[in-house]
Amino acid sequence: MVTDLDRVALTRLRKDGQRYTDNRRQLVAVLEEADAPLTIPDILERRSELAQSSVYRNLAVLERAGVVRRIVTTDEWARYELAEDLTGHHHHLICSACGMVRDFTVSPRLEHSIEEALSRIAADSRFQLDYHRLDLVGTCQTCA
Amino acid sequence: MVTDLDRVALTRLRKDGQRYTDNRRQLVAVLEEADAPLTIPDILERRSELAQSSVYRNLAVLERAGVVRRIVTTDEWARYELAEDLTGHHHHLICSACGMVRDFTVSPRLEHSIEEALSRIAADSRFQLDYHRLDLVGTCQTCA
DNA sequence: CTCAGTGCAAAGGATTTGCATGCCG
DNA sequence: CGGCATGCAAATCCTTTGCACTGAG
Repeated sequence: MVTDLDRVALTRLRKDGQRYTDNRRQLVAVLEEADAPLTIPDILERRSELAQSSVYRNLAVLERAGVVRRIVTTDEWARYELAEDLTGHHHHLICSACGMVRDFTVSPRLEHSIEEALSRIAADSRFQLDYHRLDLVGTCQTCA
Repeated sequence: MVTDLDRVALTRLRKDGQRYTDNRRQLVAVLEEADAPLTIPDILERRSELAQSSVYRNLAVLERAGVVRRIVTTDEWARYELAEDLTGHHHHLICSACGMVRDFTVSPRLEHSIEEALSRIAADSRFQLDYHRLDLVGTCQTCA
């Protein structure tokens, strides 16, 4: 598993003319361990040996290489997760009170309908579709 | 039209113990004129008589009163639009290159399926659902 | 008079960048 | 050796806040 992920990460970074350094490996590892997108403070907490500036810089590199994805929710922190093709397509449950994010999926049937509709809309608007995001925003049980 | 909107805004602000001042009226007006969510720089450009700090403060007041909605896309600026119950439920086409946002809607049929699925998911997760967002992220014609 | 609203300027806080050093290739 | 990666600290930039002033009720 980890080995596979590492190999993919290495390949994608190489193709982008980038190295797969220890710091970057740590970032991939910490994101894999997590079961939800992480903020930079989250990451620094879990890997205190990493320097903040390197985390920012390396996440940007990993994002450009298509290894991680940066997501914005409703609060002031960006969050990072592994790219969808490494983890599977999913959506986010976002608590607007505490910022908590949890993953969820919808039925393949509904997902297919959505994809189809969005493809049509993108085409009509001459828009090059990268991905869609379907998020559910509300209040989690703890904050309610 | 404008009168109706003003009346609704006034009512909602009153209920929140707030006044509907000239500055706030300007904000509602500028958001109504626009056909897409605006950033604060956008607003200041269109209404140069407004002070930046007042814009931030009043948008926060209008948001709390349920007159406007703050949205985050993928870039560093928050954007504001009129609350959905004033304009109708819609979604956003987001250009990740230039930040451009355009509104779109999907068929009521699909919208209904989505709502239903999300309600079930929220209930299962004991999550209090406020709203969902279905955005399409990609590259616009100009940036492609 | 009182107190919310306003505008200016300064402060906050997440993110970015400059620069000297370390290290992979 | 050469150049990218790193880490510290300083700078950036959107956003928030302090404060004195104004105006509505």
